[in-house]
Amino acid sequence: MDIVQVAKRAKVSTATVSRVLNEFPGVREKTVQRVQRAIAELNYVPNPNARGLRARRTRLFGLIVSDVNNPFFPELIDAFEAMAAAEGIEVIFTHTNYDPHRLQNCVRRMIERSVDAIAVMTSEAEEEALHQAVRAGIPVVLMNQRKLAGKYPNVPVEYTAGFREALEHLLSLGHRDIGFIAGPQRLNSARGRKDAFTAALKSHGIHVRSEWIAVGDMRVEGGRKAMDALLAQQPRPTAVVATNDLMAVGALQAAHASRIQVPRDLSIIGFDDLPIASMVHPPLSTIRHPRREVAARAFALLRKAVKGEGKVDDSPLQPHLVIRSSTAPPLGIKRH
Amino acid sequence: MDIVQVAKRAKVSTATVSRVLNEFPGVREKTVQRVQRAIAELNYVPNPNARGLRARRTRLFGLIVSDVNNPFFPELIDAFEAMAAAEGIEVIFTHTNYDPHRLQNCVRRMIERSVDAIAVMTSEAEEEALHQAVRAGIPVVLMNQRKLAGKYPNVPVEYTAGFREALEHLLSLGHRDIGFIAGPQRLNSARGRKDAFTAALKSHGIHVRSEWIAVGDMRVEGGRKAMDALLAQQPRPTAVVATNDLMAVGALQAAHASRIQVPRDLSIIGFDDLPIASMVHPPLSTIRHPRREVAARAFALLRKAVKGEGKVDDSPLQPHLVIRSSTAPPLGIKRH
DNA sequence: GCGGGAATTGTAAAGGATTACATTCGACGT
DNA sequence: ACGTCGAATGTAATCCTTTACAATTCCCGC
Repeated sequence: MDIVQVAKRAKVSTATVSRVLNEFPGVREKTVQRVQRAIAELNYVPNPNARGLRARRTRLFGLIVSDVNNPFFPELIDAFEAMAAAEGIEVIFTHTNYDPHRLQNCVRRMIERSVDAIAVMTSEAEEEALHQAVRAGIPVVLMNQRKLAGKYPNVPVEYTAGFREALEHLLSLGHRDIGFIAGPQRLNSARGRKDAFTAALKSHGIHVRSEWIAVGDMRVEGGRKAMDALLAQQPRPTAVVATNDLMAVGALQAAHASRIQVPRDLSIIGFDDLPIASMVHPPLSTIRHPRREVAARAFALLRKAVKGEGKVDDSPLQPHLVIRSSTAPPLGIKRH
Repeated sequence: MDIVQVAKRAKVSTATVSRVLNEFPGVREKTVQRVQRAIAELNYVPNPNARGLRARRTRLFGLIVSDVNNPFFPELIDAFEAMAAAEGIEVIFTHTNYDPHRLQNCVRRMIERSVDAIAVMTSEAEEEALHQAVRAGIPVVLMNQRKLAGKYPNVPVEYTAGFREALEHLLSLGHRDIGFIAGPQRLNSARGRKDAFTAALKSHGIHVRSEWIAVGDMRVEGGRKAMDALLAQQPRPTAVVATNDLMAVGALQAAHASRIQVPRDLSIIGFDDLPIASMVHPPLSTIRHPRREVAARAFALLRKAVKGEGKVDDSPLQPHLVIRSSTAPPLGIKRH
């Protein structure tokens, strides 16, 4: 069932059929109708390989993340893929497993498949690997990547807003002694979040006590240890904010283990709003990372880069606080 | 950088280069060497579109699951994708979101992209949708699907083995009163698991008490409610096995809420070994679904179907119990 | 050294779309 | 009625491999 059949049936040339398929301007409305009817009647579907071969446009997008197993990503992938599907674009996606060397590899694979564009969300985007794609004429957009933001289109997420909301929530509950579980400062995102948190503290005139900042490995285990460290402090904070939900969950466990009741004795706030956040006990108040929006924005940027059309809103995305049950007034303060 | 360049450089015809690329037999070893050197020197990569166009072989596999957001799948996807990458095969994957209608759509998209083969793991595989692919000459394999197992190659998972291990573990701890949280019986997998569980009970000569079988919706919330129902029973079981981890987590929460300590007052065992199983408190003993192996097996089946080569082990895969901390002897029985 | 069959290698068509360029159509002004 | 010009459509080259078939080379026994 090739384009020739359609052309015959519609009594036009293949060129015209192609023009209709690609929505080129300058085809008479009547002709468009005729061709579209023929397409429908024959149940014709263009061959993507032939298209890709000739037109260098494959309607294939690449998506690179650091880790499928990280519960942060499925929703991002889902959203990205849904947008793509709606436009007849297929997505091939790969993950680096946090290994910069593999990023190189991922990008190469995508170039070899001649994708039309690549979206990248990894903790450390390597300039050199990405440059490969640019050399091959493939647009790249970054998500949530501050370091290379100048060199590539980027979807920015403004952590500060989220932390400010979290802080204001805690303050309104009556907390003044607020700890933080940071991540390894070599990680871009961990550093960004810590900076945002301390900025939020300062903007409320709260002194940042370095002994109330513990460092974890971004995973549950690390959160547990970090929380143990915080609990050992004298005095200890009445509320703790964690860099991500995984560590917040660890913190929750550490509290449990020390027979400290959350939220009665201690409030905990996470960051990301992973599915797990609502599954633990008590359900975790957390700052929702707007990952669906990030994906949508990234997709829009790519589409723009490929088709060269349209404007894309480039205001930073704002995370927002989701209040569940891991926060309450500190002991000795009544709920209003 | 096309095949002609390579042919020139190696002083052979394009046909020979192609033969080398596709590892056809009947090319002199010396020639192979020469061509491969040329390929390497020119950094030549065959154009997948041209290949797909002429050879009808795209080195693209499709993977259809029911839900990316279900924490069960990332590991499966990861494993499948890793195997594919190792052979230069790319994977496009889609999800049905539990909607049979969308399965049709997924399959069509894959046919349109002319994938070489499709692997399917959804809760309800629709015969008609799959048949489309077969008509298009695309091999399909199923994972963990009993219903259509006769009509398509399938990777079987023998639930019974896992439940037997779980049961023996509980028995050895001293439990005799064992409840079960089932899933909706219209779901294939839920039914299979319940059957496997009751079979295991019977094989140990334990009477199946229907009032100790509660039904949940396969999610946390449903597990919580089901557990509440079980806790309302008089007498109540000392141990509960759940159809999946998500409901086991819900059960854990219900126990918490009723101030029942796990595992002291109640033992809980899940099924799947999701990442969350080790994150909750206490870490959940669970039956590990061998999903990496399932993916590997499915991939092997597909490769075989495409290349027509090799034998694939078709013995059923066995889930195994992973003992963590949600199981202990019932009250009144000493640990040995 | 040569005939002949097997083993290698080469030639050119085919695969299905896009697109540069050529052609035809249609409307309009005069 | 005709020339003109823009709009609409058509023709055929092109994208890059694979592969059927043809041509050549190799090797061996005689």
